[in-house]
Amino acid sequence: MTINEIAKMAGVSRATVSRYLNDGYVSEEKKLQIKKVIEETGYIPSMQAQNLRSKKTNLIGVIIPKINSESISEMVSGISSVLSKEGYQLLLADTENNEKEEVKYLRLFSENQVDGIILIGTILTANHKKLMKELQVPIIVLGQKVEGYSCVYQDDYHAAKEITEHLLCDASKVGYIGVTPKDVAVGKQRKKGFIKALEEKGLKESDAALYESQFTVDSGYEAAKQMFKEMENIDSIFCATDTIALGAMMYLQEKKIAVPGQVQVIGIGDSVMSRVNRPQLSTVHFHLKESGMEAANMLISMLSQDNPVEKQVRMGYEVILRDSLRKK
Amino acid sequence: MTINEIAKMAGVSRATVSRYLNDGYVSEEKKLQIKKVIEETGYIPSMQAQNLRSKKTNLIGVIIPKINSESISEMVSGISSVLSKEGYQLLLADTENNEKEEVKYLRLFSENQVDGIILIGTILTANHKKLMKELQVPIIVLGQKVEGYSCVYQDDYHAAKEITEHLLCDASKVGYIGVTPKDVAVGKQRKKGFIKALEEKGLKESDAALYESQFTVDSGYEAAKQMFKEMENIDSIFCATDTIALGAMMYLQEKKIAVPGQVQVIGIGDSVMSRVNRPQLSTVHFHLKESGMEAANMLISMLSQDNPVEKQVRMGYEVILRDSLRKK
DNA sequence: ATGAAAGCGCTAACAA
DNA sequence: TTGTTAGCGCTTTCAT
Repeated sequence: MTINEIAKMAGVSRATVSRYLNDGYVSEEKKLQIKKVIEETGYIPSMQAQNLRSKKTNLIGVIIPKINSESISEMVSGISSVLSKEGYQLLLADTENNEKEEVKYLRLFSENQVDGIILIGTILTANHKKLMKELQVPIIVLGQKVEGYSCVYQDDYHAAKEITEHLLCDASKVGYIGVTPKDVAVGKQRKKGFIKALEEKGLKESDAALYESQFTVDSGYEAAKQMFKEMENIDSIFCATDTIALGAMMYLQEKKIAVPGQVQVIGIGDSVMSRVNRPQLSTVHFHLKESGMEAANMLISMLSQDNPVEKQVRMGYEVILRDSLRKK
Repeated sequence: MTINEIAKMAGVSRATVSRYLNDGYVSEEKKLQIKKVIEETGYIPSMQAQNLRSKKTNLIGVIIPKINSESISEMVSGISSVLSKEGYQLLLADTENNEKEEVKYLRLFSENQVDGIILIGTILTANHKKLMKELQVPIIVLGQKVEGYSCVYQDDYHAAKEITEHLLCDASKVGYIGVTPKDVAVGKQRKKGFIKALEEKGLKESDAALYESQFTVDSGYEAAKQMFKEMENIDSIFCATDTIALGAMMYLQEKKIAVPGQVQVIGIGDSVMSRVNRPQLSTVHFHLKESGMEAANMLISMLSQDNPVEKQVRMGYEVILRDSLRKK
């Protein structure tokens, strides 16, 4: 079935059928004829031909570091819901934490096929930023604040600061398990918030025992082990993510160190696990699905503008105090 | 940049450039010229034009019920890794557990654009199957065994049976929390395996307290609550998924019912949570990422065959005995 | 309001 | 081995 056959069957030119499909600038009479034929034949226009002709694909490229992560899949879920409602489709690229793949897909997507890109960023190198400047396609960064680009991000700094304040209500020696500062949002900003809370209590960065971990339970476990091997009197631990916190708590449990009695722990992310675990983990809830929706909506609105203005959206958060804290 | 400009710059016809890009049936000399021009200009062929001309898109449609689920994102991760290695791209459709959306995407994908489809199924209605028969596009079902279609699925029956046998080593009154039998894999097969194990111990289905739940922690919690309200002496609970099991354990914890001392619990899925939780949950590990990879590989190999034979792949599993069981 | 015609960028059959 | 030619199915002027 092609537009030509439909045109012939309906007794009109293919231009008229095309108009019927698009602007709709067609007389009622012919509209009816065309409608009938299309319904009878079950005709569906070829996207390939439409794409070639109109230079639009209705495809949005979404680049993510890892799909099997609770927070990322939450964001993707939000993106997906908006996209499908607006008639766009989602082209997914999972880079498996490989920065080079990110650049590759950025290029691949933009050179061709997609109308816009959402990049869920972790580590954005100079390389990334340079490339992003060159792209002709609208792009939105999700999860990181990047100057010069439209983005939707979490208030990592204040979230970390605020939950740390609760931790410091009853702390004498504090441990910190974070991630690489190359990840500006999770590594740098959350640490900054943590330190700031420390300082407002009259403490210094050097008063805390600082450790770095990966984004896994096991790595959190190892970091805690290391911490307790090297330090004494730790009675409070800040973890940059729930996953790390759960790993740390596994270690504490194993060593029969009571939580929160002897050591209190906090995380960030409000994962399902943080609520299921006993004691329940105090954490910060981010609106990840909503962030994804926001990013998708922003992108779609950019698509219909000639000179879209750069926008930076910082999402709110909620501190969630649960049993892993001595004073709630 | 179009193939015409490249041809002109390299002093050859555009057909030669096309050959260079595809079969490579070009003299060394011209190859060099073309290569040079392409590198200088950074030319990338238009996928849209290629798609229209060749009726191939290198796109694989993946239809899933829900992206923010540990098991599903694990499978998608496997699919994605194979696809990107083989030069295909992944068009993702999240139906948000809406069966109508599933049919819509099945149609949308196949009518146009994609070279093949992977459907991660939960509930496959007659409607689905009828439509799938009509599609001209190769399709693989992942996670469910469906007669008449190529599929990759888990051995839900034996997995459930085997772990139940461990549960029955020291059980007097058994509870069962499953999901809707419309989900053949998780609802029906796992229940069948559970019942079979019961029968081999000389028990009947009616000897167990049967409950149904959704796929959430909260729903598992509620089912357990209901169970303990209505029944007495329950000392062992089979849960069709880890998530449900964790929910049930939350209830037990709340009621200060010792696990596994008073009540032992098992799940299926080997989620991260099952290992982090205390006591650690006994469960079954499925090779989900590998299943996704298998499905993607199957599909890709089908794409290059004229008359692909139907294949059904049943994946292996491992029973994982942990602390939630009295006898390991 | 409608149709004719041009052409998006590419591939493939055919001829040379 | 290479070039010529004819479209793939659609949208979009430009006339009418």
